Amino acid sequence: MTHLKIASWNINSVRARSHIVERFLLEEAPDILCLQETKAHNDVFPRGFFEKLGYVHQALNGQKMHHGVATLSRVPLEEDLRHDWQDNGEARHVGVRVAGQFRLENVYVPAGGDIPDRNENPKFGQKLDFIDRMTRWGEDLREPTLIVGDFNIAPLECDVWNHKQLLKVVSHTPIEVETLERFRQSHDWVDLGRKFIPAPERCYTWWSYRSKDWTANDRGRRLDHMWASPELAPQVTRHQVHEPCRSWEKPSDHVPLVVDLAL
DNA sequence: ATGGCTGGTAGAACCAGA
Repeated sequence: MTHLKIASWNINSVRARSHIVERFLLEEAPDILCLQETKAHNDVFPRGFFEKLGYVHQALNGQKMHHGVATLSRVPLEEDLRHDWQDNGEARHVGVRVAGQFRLENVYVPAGGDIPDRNENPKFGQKLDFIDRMTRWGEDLREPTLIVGDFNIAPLECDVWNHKQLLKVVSHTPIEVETLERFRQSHDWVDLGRKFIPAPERCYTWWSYRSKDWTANDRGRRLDHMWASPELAPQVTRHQVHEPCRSWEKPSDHVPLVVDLAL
């Protein structure tokens, strides 16, 4: 029996966050770290920084300025793939196979802009189309898979600090929730967050930078997720949201998620 | 009080995040 610990974190610039990434890797020691919003082209990605910490296997999909994902691992990775589910060249996905046993898909779903209307705001349409393409991919998926990342959607009423107030706010609109639910059904994905922290228990992974004290009103949303194929889900033995990271020095606005997998 | 902040890049009275 092998155990693997896998973490996912929207880091909001990998280069601006090395102090807290190092602290997290030393304290939590995941075998694999999936980062989103690295904001670094592959040419300037801090490969050596992660190699020194033991994460010598690296699958990168970065671009200049925005977006970007990276999967850093102590165990060998095979067959890295990069899907462009938005069909516009943005770097938002990298997928690998781990230990010859399962696929690990690292995804950064587009935020979708401010206005929840695809006619007034093309970015909102691109977000929905991204998830539709991901859904078609999921329908054909035959391997045990863990898909992790920033989905930029808080699906349940208890995934936001105020359901009624956020119904018209991008990330919690009914059309986004329905679109994400169709994706979930395409492969019978198991939402590990809610398997381990059942609704309606409070569970957030993101708090805005604009509040002086993120803990004061606790206006969070659960935007980051780890979903498992139905055959893989029973092998997940633990799931954690590392909320204290939101108070670390110069934090990301998202906190890391961690699962333990018994293989 | 859902933008009050933050990072990247340029050298902005910028863009994007969500």
